Amino acid sequence: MTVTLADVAAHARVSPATVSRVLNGNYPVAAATRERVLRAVSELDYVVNGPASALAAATSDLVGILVNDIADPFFGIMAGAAQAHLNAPADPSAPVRTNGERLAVVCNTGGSPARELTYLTLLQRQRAAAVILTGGAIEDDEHSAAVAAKLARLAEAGTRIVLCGRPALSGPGAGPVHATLSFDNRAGARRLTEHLLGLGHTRIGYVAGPAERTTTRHRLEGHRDALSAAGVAHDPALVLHGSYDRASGRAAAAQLLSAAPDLTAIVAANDTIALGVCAGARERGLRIPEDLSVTGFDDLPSATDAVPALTTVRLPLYEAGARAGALATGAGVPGGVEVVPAELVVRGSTKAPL
Amino acid sequence: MTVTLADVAAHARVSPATVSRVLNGNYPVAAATRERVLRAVSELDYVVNGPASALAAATSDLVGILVNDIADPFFGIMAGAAQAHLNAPADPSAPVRTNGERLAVVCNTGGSPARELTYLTLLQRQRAAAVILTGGAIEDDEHSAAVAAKLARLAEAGTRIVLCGRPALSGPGAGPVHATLSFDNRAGARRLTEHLLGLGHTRIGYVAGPAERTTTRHRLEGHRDALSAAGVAHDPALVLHGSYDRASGRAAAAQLLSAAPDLTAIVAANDTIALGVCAGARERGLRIPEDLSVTGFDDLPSATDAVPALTTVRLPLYEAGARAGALATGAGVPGGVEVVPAELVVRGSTKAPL
DNA sequence: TTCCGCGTAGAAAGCGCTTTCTATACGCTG
DNA sequence: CAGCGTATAGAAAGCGCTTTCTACGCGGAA
Repeated sequence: MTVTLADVAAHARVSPATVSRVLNGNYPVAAATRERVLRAVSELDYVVNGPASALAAATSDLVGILVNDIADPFFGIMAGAAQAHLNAPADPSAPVRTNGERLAVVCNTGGSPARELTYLTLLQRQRAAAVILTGGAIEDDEHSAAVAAKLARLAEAGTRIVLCGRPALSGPGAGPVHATLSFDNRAGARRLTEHLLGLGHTRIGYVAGPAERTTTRHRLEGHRDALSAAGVAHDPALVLHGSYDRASGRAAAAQLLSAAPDLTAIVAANDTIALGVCAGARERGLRIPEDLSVTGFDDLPSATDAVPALTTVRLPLYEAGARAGALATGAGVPGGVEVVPAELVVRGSTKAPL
Repeated sequence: MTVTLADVAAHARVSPATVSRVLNGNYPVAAATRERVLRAVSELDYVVNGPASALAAATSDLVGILVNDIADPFFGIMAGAAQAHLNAPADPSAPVRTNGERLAVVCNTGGSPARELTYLTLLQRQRAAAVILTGGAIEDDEHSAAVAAKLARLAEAGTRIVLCGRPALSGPGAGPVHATLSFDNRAGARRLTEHLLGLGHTRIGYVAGPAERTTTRHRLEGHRDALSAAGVAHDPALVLHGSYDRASGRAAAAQLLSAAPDLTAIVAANDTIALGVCAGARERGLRIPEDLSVTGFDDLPSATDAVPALTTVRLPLYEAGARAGALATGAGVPGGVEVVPAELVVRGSTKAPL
């Protein structure tokens, strides 16, 4: 039925061991022999049996990328970049690169703690080579402990763990993590609000993400830090929590603007929410930025092209994803934590209040 | 080191065969024995070794979802839906559902033919249970033949093939395909242009996607069909090809509007391009829809929330993805082709020309 | 010439699981 | 009570690959 390594060996008149060695290139094989084997491989159109290989070698070429929402470009960009950089760069000198190729798999948790654990188990079952966890973590002691335990078991079995856009684990949980790319959400958020304060805004609304996410908390803290540093009283009534989507921003804008019509600016927890806020504000007849300044976060492609273009905080998502891919294949020092900078980008959606 | 099935068997004082049977539930096991085994499983925190299981059973629980661009919500929505519907519905009666859970993996081809084939090989290597190919296919005889050959080999090895948003394969290549969900791009595009013609537009620009994609071609054909049915001459100079992104739409709008300032409407090949077209038109001082009508395609979330909301064609992406997930697990009749309807949605971005 | 070392290839023992085939112990029927 | 079907559990043979250990042949050192 399907061609096996033994078939190739028979065809090339060598032993299975030799075929394996040619394919994996980790043992000297005479040039003539290698040539013969490679010819047999292509003549028979042989494809390695992944499970068998994984079983015998006790490792696999699977890399899992966990994302909170696959329909959100924030994750799509990171996942795509990671995936692109996981496949080892093409090496023209090797005619058959069976090794080095990794199967990057994107797993969509939908933000559900249970599914996050389920996927980790599935990856553990597959003896994944690496796991990349992207985006904010859920702040729940029980869940955090469960994840830390899972990661420990994964690491024990040789799976490399990389966090991307998620704060470094501290304490005993940090052990199994190979590398962390943490986004400087706090500093970015602070700069954004400082920009608004500098423009003269003092009545500033805030549309936050889901309450239990680290990303949400850090961005909000940065905002508050800026306010208190400037001596502006923080009004909890001006902060609304919702999900990281457009509809949430639109609804929050409506609510915020009717409760506090004197707002001159609204800070959104990310670009998608910000675009929703813009839509909501326009429905109330407000012009942006003349009547209301709006800011986003992340600098997704849609932020650049919106009208007016969003003042936001640029997070180098592609670069971070690419780096995460590299780290997952072994780059970097074990236990390293790299802070990804968050850069203020001022565009048309902010202006001094009238 | 790691707990194996034999360890569980020893702990439960039964044979490995019995443990396997309890876990897979495909053979009668006495209630008391099952109980003992399950306790041992949880006490030892046992996790099946996927590769070993896949090797012995000659099947795996991996399902590959190939997408052209993971950062595009068009694909993200379908992939997320498919993934959500691939995991068998939770069955409370079974305490340990080791089976039924599938590892849905999203593979990002980036639109590259080579990567499409690479991923198919990787999935073949893993002996994937199913492969879902989403989005338009690339129209190139050589590549089509290569893909068809790969699919044939995959099907031979028991992998189920599902096409989602891609035209049904015809001729000998259709054999291995289990099911096809084809989007009615042509009819949708025709209705859209008919809507514009009905409003009185006759000078209509068209911003198409990449030339070599089936989706691009079908949508453009629908547009032309509507024009010729209405007796409106088709001007090839009004059609521009680009990629399926915002920047492309913006650039195309600029080019189209300076070359043909008398245009009263621009049809974009999808919503993302349409938003770019809107941005480009505004930069030239045009109001939408008063000075220029713009239409999209797909009805992504951003189309609803844009200002003005886009007139577009709704494609039930979530439902299609969900259905593809179900088909990948065996639903539907082999060889079936289901046409996914494309429904015209009229919103604020279109209006009769002044 | 003899012996050792090196380069290369084969033999064979698993990796951890599934599954067929076989064995045992019942509880029936006649 | 003999004989048999049924329900349940174990033994053991692989699944296709990797890898250690072993073997062979040849060139150079002694």
